Amino acid sequence: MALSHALLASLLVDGPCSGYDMVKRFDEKISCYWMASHQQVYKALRELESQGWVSSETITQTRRPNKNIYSVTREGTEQLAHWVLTPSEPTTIREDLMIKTQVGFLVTRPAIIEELKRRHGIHLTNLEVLKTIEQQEFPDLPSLTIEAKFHYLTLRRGIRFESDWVAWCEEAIAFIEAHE
Amino acid sequence: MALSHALLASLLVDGPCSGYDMVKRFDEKISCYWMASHQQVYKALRELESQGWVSSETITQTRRPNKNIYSVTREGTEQLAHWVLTPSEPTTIREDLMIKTQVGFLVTRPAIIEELKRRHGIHLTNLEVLKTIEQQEFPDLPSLTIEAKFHYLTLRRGIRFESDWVAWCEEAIAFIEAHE
DNA sequence: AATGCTTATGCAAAAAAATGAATATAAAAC
DNA sequence: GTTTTATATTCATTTTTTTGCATAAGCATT
Repeated sequence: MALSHALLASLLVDGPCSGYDMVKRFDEKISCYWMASHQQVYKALRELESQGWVSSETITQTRRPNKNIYSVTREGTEQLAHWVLTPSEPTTIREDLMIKTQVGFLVTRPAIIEELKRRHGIHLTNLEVLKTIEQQEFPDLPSLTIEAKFHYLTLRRGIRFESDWVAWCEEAIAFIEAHE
Repeated sequence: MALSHALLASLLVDGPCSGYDMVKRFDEKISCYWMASHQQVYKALRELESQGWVSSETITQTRRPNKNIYSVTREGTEQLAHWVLTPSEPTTIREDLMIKTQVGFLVTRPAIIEELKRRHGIHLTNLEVLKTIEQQEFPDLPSLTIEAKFHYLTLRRGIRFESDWVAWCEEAIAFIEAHE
């Protein structure tokens, strides 16, 4: 179950937090390579605690609902390190847009081009956000700690991923428009 | 449910086939952007038939078990075309290796580099297969039918995807090796 | 002759993910 | 002054995916 490992990793790298905060970290999805709903996150954190991989402390608040702050335990860190050492296969690809592209000839060309342009816009926006982070948070690479360097690499993956989508969308739109 | 649409698309583009053949198409995963087990495929095909989106013909065989050949119906084609027109969001990213990269500092550098090299090899192999297909099946782009052009675009997506992984792995390995 | 691979399909259970609904308070916006 | 947004968590249901098991016969290998 990689969700629990994603939670452990976040608690370790970004520090202890509540379920609510964790959901926000996931939603911001900046350099986050796992998606999860708040129901999943809360459930997984409770399970991790019952396993002893995280511990929680209840913060009593008067103005806000009480919250549970979760931290990784020593055992949780060990388990995470152990999991890092196990090989992982590439994620199975499940991409709606590719199925739609395969049968794009079923609809009008303007319709498919509109959808490609929409996707182009989404990825372009994502890319700009990531590039801004790269410039602001990683101006001097050699001076980074090893932790920050690994974080940088995941950001680079995101930048490449979004750039690649942007480039493909442009290629696809031009190719379809050039037909006939 | 995009699996059913992936099945419809395959039956339409690559022609009618049995569940067994469909599983093979999925396993070969060349220009296939959806993963599914045989249990899923057989079940989804039965459901599609009860919906009337595909029809099946039982082929009685003496030397082999009987098989059901599925074909897309007119209604199935219409439904598929309709689905193509609905916008789709980018697939949620769930990538083990990125979580592992985030906490790569927990293990030795040789260990993480070994894993990155392993992944590099996987994507390089995939890339070579796809590039071979590109050269063999798409030597003269302008002469392609519109159906083949859309197929080509999905192949291009695959080539970009694998190239991008290869490039990131190389960047990551060099970056980690250069540390300190 | 025994072993494993390919063809061909199915059931059942468990795990994971998505969806819908609910509670409760306070601050901010309209 | 009412609506919306933000904080903070939980339960329940459905869908989707994964994993394990089962059948059955021919073909090729050892």
